[in-house]
Amino acid sequence: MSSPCSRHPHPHRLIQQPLTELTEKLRSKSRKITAPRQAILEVLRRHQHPITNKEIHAALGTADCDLATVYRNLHTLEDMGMVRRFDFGDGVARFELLEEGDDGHHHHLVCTGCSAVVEVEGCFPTELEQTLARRHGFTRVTHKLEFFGLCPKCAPVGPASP
Amino acid sequence: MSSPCSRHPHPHRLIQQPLTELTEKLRSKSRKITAPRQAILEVLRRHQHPITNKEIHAALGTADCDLATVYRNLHTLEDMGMVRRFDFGDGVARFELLEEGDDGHHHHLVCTGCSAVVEVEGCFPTELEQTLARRHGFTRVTHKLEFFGLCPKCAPVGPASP
DNA sequence: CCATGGATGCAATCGATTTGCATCCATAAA
DNA sequence: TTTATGGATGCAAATCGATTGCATCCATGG
Repeated sequence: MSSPCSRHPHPHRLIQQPLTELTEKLRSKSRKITAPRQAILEVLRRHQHPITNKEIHAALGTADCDLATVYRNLHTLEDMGMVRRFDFGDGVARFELLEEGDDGHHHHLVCTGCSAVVEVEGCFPTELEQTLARRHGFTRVTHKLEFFGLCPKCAPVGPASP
Repeated sequence: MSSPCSRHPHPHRLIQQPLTELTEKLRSKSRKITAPRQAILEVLRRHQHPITNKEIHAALGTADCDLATVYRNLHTLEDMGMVRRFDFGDGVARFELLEEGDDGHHHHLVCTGCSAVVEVEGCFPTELEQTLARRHGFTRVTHKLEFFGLCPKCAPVGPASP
């Protein structure tokens, strides 16, 4: 759950956006500013890595609401472009709050041992994507990319590893 | 389900491996050569793109067996390194039979409209992967990468699209 | 203050996948 | 060929993440 690395600068991911700005965005699209919704946004603001619906629900504390409400709100926020959904391949959706104007496109390096997550700066060649699109006549091509490995803490003991 | 493109050569994916060779591999690891297992391998041999458990089950025809058996066998085959699991992000696992010695690492371009699949030749820079590993102290780093877009058939009508 | 449509709680449902268990059978050994 | 035996299968129940129907609630505009 926590970053295994504190020696290197990582990309943004600390949401500076004040809650009021977020709720304002909701208001502008005629979405109601409800207690559960604010609480969920607060939880998202506090987390710099993708978190699951269940984790969000657990982190609500006092402002507890139904788990279904969490699911519904994350769909709403996703539709509004306020959060981005990530898939770490374990069958559970994870979300990150987005900064204003950020489409959230980036990737992660996930530890298969302890689930530690590192945000990966930059993306890989968009050219390849466009080449692909052209070659196969596809349009609106995007991609999903996540890295997996063993973090220092979970590294196998003994001799050097591959 | 079918490739939208027949103008360009696509990477392998036509399993030449005879069934006997496959069953031999099973035998060598003291796995039993059962009817369901052979039938499942036959289905996999016939498909050049990743297919789901359900699709495999449906394609069994005469050699029908329980869906749970299909699930169990795909786990077994995956553990033995005979098939590779792919995740297109729709919550359904897909599998491809692997050639002898092939680790199956490659990617796909999937149509979000009709689910047509194109196998993507080559992989993207392994350097980036190693840089990442080094930078964050991770070991055994791999990645999952899939492309998504709209195939020619599903392309939106009208003016040029982005 | 009122009306109203979006939001929520709760329970039921869904789809993919897994699992417990009794039975079956492929395979190696006698 | 017969036997014993551990893996494999069928069937049903159970998990798990996620969705949804519905009655009620309440944030918001008028």
